[in-house]
Amino acid sequence: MNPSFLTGLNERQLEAVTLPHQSALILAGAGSGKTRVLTMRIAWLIDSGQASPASVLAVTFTNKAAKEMLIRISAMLPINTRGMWVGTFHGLCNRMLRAHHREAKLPQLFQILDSQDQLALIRRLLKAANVDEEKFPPKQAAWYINGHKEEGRRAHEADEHDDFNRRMKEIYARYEEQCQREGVVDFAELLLRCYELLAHNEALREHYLSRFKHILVDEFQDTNRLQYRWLKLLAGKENAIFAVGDDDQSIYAFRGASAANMQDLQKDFAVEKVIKLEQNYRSHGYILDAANALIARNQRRLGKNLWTVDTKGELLRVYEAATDLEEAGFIVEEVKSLHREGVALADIALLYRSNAQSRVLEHALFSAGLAYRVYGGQRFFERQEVKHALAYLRLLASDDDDSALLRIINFPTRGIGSRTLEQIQDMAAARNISLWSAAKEKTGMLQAPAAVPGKGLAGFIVMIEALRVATQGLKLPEVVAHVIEHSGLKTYYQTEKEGRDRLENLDELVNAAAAFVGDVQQEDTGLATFLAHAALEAGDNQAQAGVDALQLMTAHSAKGLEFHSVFISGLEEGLFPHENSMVENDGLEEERRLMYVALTRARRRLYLSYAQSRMLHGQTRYSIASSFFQEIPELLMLRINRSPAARFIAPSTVGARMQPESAGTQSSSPWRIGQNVAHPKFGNGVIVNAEGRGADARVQVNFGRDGLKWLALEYAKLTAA
DNA sequence: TTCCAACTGTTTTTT
DNA sequence: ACAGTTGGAA
Repeated sequence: MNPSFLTGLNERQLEAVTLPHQSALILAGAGSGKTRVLTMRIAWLIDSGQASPASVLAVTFTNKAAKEMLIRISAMLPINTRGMWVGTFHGLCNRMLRAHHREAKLPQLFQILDSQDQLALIRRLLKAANVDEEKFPPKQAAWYINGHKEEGRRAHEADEHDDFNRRMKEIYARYEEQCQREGVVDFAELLLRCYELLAHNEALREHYLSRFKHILVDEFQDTNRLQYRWLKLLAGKENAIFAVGDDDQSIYAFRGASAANMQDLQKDFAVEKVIKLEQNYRSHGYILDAANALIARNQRRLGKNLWTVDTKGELLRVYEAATDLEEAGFIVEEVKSLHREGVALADIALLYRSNAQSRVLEHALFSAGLAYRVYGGQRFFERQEVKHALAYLRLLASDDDDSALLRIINFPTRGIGSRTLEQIQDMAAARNISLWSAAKEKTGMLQAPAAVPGKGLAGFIVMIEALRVATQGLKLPEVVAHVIEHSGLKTYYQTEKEGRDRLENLDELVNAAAAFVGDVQQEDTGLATFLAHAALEAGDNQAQAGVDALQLMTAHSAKGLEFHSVFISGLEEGLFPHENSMVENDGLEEERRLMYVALTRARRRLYLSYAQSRMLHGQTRYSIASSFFQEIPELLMLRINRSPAARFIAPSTVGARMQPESAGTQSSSPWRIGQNVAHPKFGNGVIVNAEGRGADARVQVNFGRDGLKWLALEYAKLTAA
């Protein structure tokens, strides 16, 4: 009696979807229908009467994935998805903490700090405590704090085996204290606080244990240790975890993701059978062959091989360019020809390892008049003008929010200088009160000097209180509009010459509030909920959707997407795989997984390109081809290089221009910058720098995986390669 | 308060 | 190369 929506599943998929009530691990390869299986599992559980919508909890990493899941479920089942808990880890934890804020020892309207806010708060604490920011950089403190929280460790549980750690621990403790005083939580805190809430409150745990019989997790390989512990707590002994993931696509170890959770899940939940989804519905055969061969080099794998019933398709096209400029030129020409053949621009992706690489590509595309869209960069709710407006709203929602107050107390400027600020900060610190209270007290003591009305500390306080009164009883979008208008933000950006875009964004914020209120999924449309929404869902960062434009993004952001044609550019040793990854544990394996993700984005055509020289950080760098080229069978690749003559001339010209001072070295010896060389011990490399002459002449060679080496020409047994 | 010069740190990113 | 930040002078 399989419902009609199950037709069209392959055997493995069907097995996964209709598994009996038990914990399971679905190893779902790229393009194997992972999201389909996950959503159908939910639909099947409900449709077959095994589960009520309220007993389902589904977790994803991004809001986009959560929305997608809800849409697909609604399409299959005529049910109200409101009772279902589908969301991101952070979103679900937020929901739980709001519902039980008292038990979690949080104010009802607790605010959420994004990473910017968190860093600002840490900076503030370091300054107040007179900590040397050189020795204890705020970024490192943030990393330390978040790392500890993700390990489930509070400040009092932190190590103090050396001076550095003792100091960090102290900062962590102060930070915890300050957050609690202000009633704010950072992203990691959402998870940890929720975890502790469930761990320490048995009645509550029992409540949720008896409710969520079915826990489903998307992208399980991306979970961190704390998220796994949270899941474990929610599952208890009776409930089933249905985890879908792909260890080969684990590319977020650097932010705490632990693919080891896949092994732990099998152990902790006695998972008997791991179901592998290996049939790929996306790519042609050669593309999969290349991806399979590459990823097979990794040692730590659960093991998986993608296959397709589709044709072998086209070989991978490999292009070696002399310079990054030339590489970009090649890509532009190929894109044009693909477009002429009828491939939509939006169905073509240009992938690269790091964001800095997009510039030269953008330049070439712009000159060629090709429409393109760059992913990444600043998101809507992270823009300064939007954050300013949100800070006003935050202060209206809660007096205690020092972070919000500091952001806007003198913006737009109203004559509150650093001295005044220091005074109220000292007063607040000494008496452990909020800056708002301190400010009020100070102006009270000074009898509100008859200065320019609306200026100074008193002016600020009067204004905030006026805003509070005026927005009483208004609807959310009206509140937002009123605050933008009467805080002085609007006037400020109207007079700024670069303020037009910012004004538009402020208008957009009012629209966002209206959309939020109009969203049927949203039960509570109060100010605090909107602020949480803004923090948890930073918003899209790209405008003009729907236009047919080429897609530019990093390999990381391409995960989960697919395109007719994909260009992977900058495939140079040191860039991709990135040199920094070599010092990390299993760094190369993670780079290889990233390359695997990039390869498997392509449905039909795949281009791999690299440049012998490239501008990076303001200097020309010379590199050899990525070692990944040696890991893909040569038979799968079609080399489409331009004429050898051009290849010979280009690098030496560039080298001579960039390094005029070493011209002597160059003319008197057979070596030149950009030259490919071979060394008996280090293998192939490229000369990237030179100094000295005669017997003192030394050259710096980039050996790729072995790094940069200075070699004395007199002794080193270098040969031209 | 505002402006400009000097200085810094540049892998990947979601919440 | 370049963007973002900081410090000092006006």
